[in-house]
Amino acid sequence: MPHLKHDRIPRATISRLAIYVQELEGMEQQGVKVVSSEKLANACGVNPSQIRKDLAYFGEFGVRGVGYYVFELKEAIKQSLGLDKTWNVVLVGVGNLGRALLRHGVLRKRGFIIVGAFDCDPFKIGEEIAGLEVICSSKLPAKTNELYVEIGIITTPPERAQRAANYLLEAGIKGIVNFAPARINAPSNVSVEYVDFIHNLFSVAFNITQNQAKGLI
Amino acid sequence: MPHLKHDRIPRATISRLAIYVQELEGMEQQGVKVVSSEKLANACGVNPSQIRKDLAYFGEFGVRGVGYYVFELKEAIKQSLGLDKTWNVVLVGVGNLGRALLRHGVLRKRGFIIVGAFDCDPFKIGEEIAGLEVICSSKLPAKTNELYVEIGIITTPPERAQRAANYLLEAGIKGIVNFAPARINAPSNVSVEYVDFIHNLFSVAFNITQNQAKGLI
DNA sequence: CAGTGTGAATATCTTCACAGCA
DNA sequence: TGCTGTGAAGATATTCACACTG
Repeated sequence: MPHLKHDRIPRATISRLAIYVQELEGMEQQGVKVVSSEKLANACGVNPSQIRKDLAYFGEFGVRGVGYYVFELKEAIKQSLGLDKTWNVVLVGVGNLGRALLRHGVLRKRGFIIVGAFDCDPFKIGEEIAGLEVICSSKLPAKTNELYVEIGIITTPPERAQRAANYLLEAGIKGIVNFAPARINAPSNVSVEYVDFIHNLFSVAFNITQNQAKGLI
Repeated sequence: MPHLKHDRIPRATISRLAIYVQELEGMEQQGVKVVSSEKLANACGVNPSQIRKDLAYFGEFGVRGVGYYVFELKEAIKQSLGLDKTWNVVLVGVGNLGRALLRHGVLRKRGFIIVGAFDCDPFKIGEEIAGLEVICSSKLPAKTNELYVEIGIITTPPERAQRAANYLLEAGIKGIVNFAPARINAPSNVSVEYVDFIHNLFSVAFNITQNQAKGLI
């Protein structure tokens, strides 16, 4: 566990760190060894001081007059984010989106290993997807205790999201990523993140409408 | 086009409006006719004045002493967001995620109709998914001119995201939702939104690590 | 001297508190 | 009376500007 210089880290910083890691990995692949906050900022579409400030929450990683060593910085950020380990994940709701996530190699590549897939539909139970057998949701708490699972992903329809969450909470899960378009209730020591890309389509639609109104197009 | 009382609307407001619409639709289905900012705030997990302030950017929709009429408010927000019409969308990159989006009914239900699917992989070209034939990406600009398309979705691997974006820009698209984990360059009059749920998993991982360090778990 | 690390200044967002209207 | 709409206050987040160091 890295010691934090400040104890409250802005939410926004966390999501930017994820972008920095992404770009740093790209640079690493291209053989870039050192990067300045300005270059990294350009790649990430943010302000250079933003990057320096974000990094300052976790320590001093740079070398004055030089910049940051790409590999070292990437590793340091990953450690700060808790990505220097792999996380076991279970998924509830094997619809189109759930299937895509199960098959999507990216999760595993990023250190999130899906070790269980659950659904309440009898037609789906027993089906095998990406090497995992779909199990009845009601068995989730029992099954999850066998594995060491800390994170749950919800990809059910909205009306079943809370029930899925309850199973996950019963299983003692510590964090939830909810793809269902519905708020869920969870105790405050369980971290809940919402993913809903419809919001992004809404934003784009709004921006287009605005641009048109301004006569930019 | 609704006239805006203030000309600059915070980004954060836009993404909350999407949540309000979601909850209002839920309430409508349950037969709720009127809602106060406090009740809606509880459902959305935000502060009541936040809601009143957000709505004030677009006009006065409430009735003092009563609240908001659910249907009217929902319609007013949708109009403000430019969702009082349907949007034609094309998708580039028919991998796991692209397929899930093509099959996912939610997009259509929300007014975003995918009218074209493109990929550069010869093995995928010609395949039919959800009633759409996969077409070679290089034909995108020509094909798109036939249809009336304003929004493009990118679901390619990161290294092909910029090329996909270039095709979309060439086709005169006005907004892009990019699911590939890579920044893309586009002129400033084209609205670009990034979707990357790995970020949300990172956040959850970080929060769990933090909570454990604090001894909350 | 180039580029970090950081306090101070600015900008943005959220919440409070209450006047004013149905 | 109850709840909206909103200016003012407070909290956060971003950017600037520069001292400082390898």
